[in-house]
Amino acid sequence: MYNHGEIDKKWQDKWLAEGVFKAEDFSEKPKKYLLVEFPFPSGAGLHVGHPRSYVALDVLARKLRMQGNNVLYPMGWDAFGLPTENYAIKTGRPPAEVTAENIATFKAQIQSLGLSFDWSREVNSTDPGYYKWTQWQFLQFFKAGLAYKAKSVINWCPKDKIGLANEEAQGGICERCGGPVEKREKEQWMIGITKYADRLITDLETVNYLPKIQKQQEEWIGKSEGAEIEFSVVQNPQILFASTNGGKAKLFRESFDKINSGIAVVAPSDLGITPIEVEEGSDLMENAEKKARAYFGKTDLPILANDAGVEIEGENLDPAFARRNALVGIDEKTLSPEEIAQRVTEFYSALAKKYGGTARTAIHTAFVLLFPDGRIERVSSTIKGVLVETPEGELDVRMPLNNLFKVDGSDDVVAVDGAKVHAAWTAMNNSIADFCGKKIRVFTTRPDTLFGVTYITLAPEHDFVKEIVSPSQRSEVEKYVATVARKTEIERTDATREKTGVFTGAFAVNPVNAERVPIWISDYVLAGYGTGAVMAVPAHDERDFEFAKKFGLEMRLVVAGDDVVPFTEEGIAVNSEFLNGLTTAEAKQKMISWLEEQKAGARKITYKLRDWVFSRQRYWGEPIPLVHCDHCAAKKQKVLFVHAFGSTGSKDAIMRAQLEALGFEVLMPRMSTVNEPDFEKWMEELAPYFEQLGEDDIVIGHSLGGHAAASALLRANKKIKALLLMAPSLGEFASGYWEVRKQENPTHTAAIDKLSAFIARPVDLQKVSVLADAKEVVWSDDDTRVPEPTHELYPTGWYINRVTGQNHFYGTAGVKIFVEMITKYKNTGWVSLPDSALPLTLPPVEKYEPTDNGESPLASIPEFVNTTCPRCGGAATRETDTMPNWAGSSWYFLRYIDAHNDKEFAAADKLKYWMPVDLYNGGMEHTTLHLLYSRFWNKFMFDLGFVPTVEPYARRVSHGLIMASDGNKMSKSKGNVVNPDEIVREQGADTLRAYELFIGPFAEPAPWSENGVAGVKRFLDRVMRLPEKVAAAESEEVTRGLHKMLARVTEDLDRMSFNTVVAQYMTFVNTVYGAGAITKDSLQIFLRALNVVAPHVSEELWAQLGGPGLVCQQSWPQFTHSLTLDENFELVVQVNGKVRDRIQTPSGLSEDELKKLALASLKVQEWLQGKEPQKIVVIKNKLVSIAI
RNA sequence: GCCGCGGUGGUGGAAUGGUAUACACAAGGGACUUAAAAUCCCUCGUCGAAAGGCUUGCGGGUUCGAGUCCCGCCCGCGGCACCA
Repeated sequence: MYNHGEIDKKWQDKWLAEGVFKAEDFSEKPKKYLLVEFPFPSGAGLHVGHPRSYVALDVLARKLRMQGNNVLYPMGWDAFGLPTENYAIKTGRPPAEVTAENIATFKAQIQSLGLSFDWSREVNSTDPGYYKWTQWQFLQFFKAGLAYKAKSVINWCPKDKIGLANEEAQGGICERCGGPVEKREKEQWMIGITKYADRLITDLETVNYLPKIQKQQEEWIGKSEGAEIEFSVVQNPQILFASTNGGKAKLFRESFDKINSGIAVVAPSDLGITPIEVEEGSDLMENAEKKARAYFGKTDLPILANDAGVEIEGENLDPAFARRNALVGIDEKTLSPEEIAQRVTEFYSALAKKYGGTARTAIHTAFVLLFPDGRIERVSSTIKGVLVETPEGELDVRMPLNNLFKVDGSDDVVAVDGAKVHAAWTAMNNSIADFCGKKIRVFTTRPDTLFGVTYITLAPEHDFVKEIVSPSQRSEVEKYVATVARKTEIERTDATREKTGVFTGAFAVNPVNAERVPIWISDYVLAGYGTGAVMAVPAHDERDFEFAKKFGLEMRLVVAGDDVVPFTEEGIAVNSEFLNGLTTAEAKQKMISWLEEQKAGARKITYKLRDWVFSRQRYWGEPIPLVHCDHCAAKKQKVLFVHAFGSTGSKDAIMRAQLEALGFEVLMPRMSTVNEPDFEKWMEELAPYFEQLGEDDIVIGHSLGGHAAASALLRANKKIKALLLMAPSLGEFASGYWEVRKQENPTHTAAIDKLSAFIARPVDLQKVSVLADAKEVVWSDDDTRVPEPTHELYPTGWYINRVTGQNHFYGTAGVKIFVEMITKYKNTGWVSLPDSALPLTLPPVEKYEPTDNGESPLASIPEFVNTTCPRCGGAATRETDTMPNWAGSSWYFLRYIDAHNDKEFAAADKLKYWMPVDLYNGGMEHTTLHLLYSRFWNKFMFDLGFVPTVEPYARRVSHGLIMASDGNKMSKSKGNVVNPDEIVREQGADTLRAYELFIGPFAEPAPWSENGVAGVKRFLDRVMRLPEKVAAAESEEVTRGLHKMLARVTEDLDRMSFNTVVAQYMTFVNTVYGAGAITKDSLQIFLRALNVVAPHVSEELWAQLGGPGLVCQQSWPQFTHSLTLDENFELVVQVNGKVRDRIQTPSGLSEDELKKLALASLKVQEWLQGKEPQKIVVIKNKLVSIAI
């Protein structure tokens, strides 16, 4: 038994003193960056599970060094977190103090293992010098608009009055008191990781991750392709047609050639109603005029209106109105009022004809045309209505509505008296405008089953629930919503539970067949996924099936398959009109195209990944370096709108009204050079407006105005909050219209350079939003074409948003999107601390417990909370939430590269030298969160130009857990934890190292075994006695054994098969003992190979044998291929696949010679019994296989 | 339920489609010793006295040859889970 205690210490001190494991920045040698997850230094100290990964990568690090690489293998501490905080709550000791102690313990323990870490780069996430940069990086997210505050659910223990982390609320039970945990909404900081969802998936192709890790990442992000489909909402007609006389009437329902969202065909005559006569001055006409007048003076163009909506310059402010016009074939721009009236009449007449009806004179529609000079034309004079005879009765066909009317479960509506119907009719007409904007969007991965939809379900949390619920259903719906809110997480996500839900009283119109289907709410719909609404196809979805069964809802088979119901697989479409006969894949495509043509839906990709909840109401974390300033929040921001040549007329008025309502001050200068563009003059006229702008203000430029705005901004050299370019025609036009015109600089590249120059740093614009026309080519600043941009963040910080179906002179949809985008830049009152104020350090507190209302303990320190606004100098309050543990660990690998830099988180040239991490090993438990967060973090820093690689880790592998000898997980509570200290003390560091490698395949879990440790120890003792066997000569067996061992060890290390590496060493040592002698040279070669696993033992023997320097600084031993083979080998001869003979044969014989040898074998002759072999297969140096 | 991984001696495990059970543990026997520890040697999948047969969860298939590849099951582990 060797004296391991003395030897271990001696060599560890020596390595440290000589700095042999220091990584050298910018060395000429090839760099290799190996990384293990930095541990949380718990009070319990190191546990045998920790070193498994450290030792394994240490072996690789040592080998790579011996192979001439410049290796960075660092270690640090992920020291923020709950266990320390809970300990502090219990004992009242400051977490910083406890952390320092724990780190000291951990470090001593880790250092006792002889790991070749470069301790000069040690980092500690709780060190203000470290978290200064965590905070600084958080501010980059904030400044890019990627960090935002939003309501989010937290686990709340009502008894302890404290918010719990997910791991403290497992199974819906509070870890502290054992009571049930509730969900509670709280404003939390969120980080927009979902914006990177797609890149986080696609970039996986560029890295080498263990397949299961890659798979888990992909599934966590959860991309699904399908369609988003719009269903118009209609209320139950019962509300409109309240019964008074009890009589019944039929409603005729038909989907006229599948017109988009349907036509309402009601039968007032059947209801006992006289068709409504609309005279000038009547309600309908009054409404139309009122609507038109609302826009008077705000546009230079004629305004067309009816009581349902307004249209200016061919842009429909009301999609229903537009649809009607499309239906009737009206183009207001080209038709005169008389012609319009004519068209409408013709349309109704055609309808009448189609359904065998007769036209009847009645005024059904009112239009007005209001001209800029105040002249008004009323277009409603006489339009013929239609009376239709049908098998179901006589019908009066009215103007197409957005609605279909049908009473639950039947085609009946209830008759009412004339006056009430009139009122209802008016109300209904009025409501069209209200309803037309109300569309329920659903996400589906099976658009091919759209014909099978029999109801719609919303998540109870859906925004629309309150708006669409019918009065009669209100109380029931509210009751249900409340019940759901009270449910715990487990209750809600238990899929085996019986489905629950209630009907809202509202209906939705299926765009594909104009059918009205009921809208329900149910908690089986997840609010956070897709749109929070589902189109239910009970015949082809398990969940919808259960729900429909329970509530007696219709099921409709639209995919032919097995006889099982529900049939959820793919098949052939049936009962689906234009999809019939298509396979599921084909039907999906066809349906999506159809939806896109009809503008009723679109191809859509949805992700499971949610934004990252970044707030913790805790003490022991990085303080979030933001203050809230009421004064800054209240400050009016200016929005400067720079027009193109022509004014955008009516849109201005709408945009202005909406922005002003949101509290912005709007500037819309009219240029004198509108019709004869003169760039310099334009700049001159714009200058005073830009002069007024401050850093909170926003500039919008439309078309050429975008380029003018950008140029004016550059000239004014102003810092503003955001520049939004609306349809700037980036592709053809980016160098500015002016340059193109002068033919000076027509190429895209130069154009883009120009554009990016102003977008980028001089005006400090993180945010340039581009709203592009549908067919416009959009280029990003690296001169690559941006594929199908839509709400994406691109490298310079541009948000590009493509508006489909809009022309260059943006329509109302464009206004809507722009108002949304501008709203994003509205001051929230959250102001970031200047870099000079970082780090914002944790103040000392007395109590570490969260406050009664769930705020962090920081909230109870007035000196911390109350501060001044760094922006306006007024009174402000600090954010008291702290960051999650994942923050510091999202970038620690960057800090190792330049651990002591106090100017930046790491110097660019050093990052460029060391990144990416060549090999990153960690536990499977970190595959989803940590790995995803840090990849995202790195990507964002890459986008800002701070790190050199898109992906932080070139390769990721993981190790299995070390289990206790009883087969359970090691845990304090089970009392089965093995402490590495004890092993190191009693059997030496090398024993622990070698055993952890030998225990089993690195990636698999393995049970700890005391006996196994003893076996490894025995092996090392045998190694220590090898010098006794040193002789002048050795047998050939030993020499060949040495080379075989080297070949296999080298190969096994490359594939991280550490357990077999140790076995190879053992085999070799057994060979030496068997032979009884080894030369000094061979032993020294062996020690060089062994060093990576057993560094202490090998250094000691190396010194004993008088080798030069340190073994760990020798080169990795080479082997001679010819010596890895034995001189003779046992030729295996198989007959019909069974081994029949083994013949000692010299290595290297030819195939023919082997064949002859095999056939000559007596045993083989016996088995052949004179038969002629059918086939003979020869494998050199292995076997001969004979088939008869 | 879905996805991934695995199932080989008493145990941990080894095996680019080519001699299944390397290496180690445990067990048994022996040597050394007054004895113990340590060390060293031998045996060690299974049936069989042997020759030889059988054996990698089960059943098929491909192949001269299958632990390994393919199909269908069974079992275990890990992850996700009402994601439409």
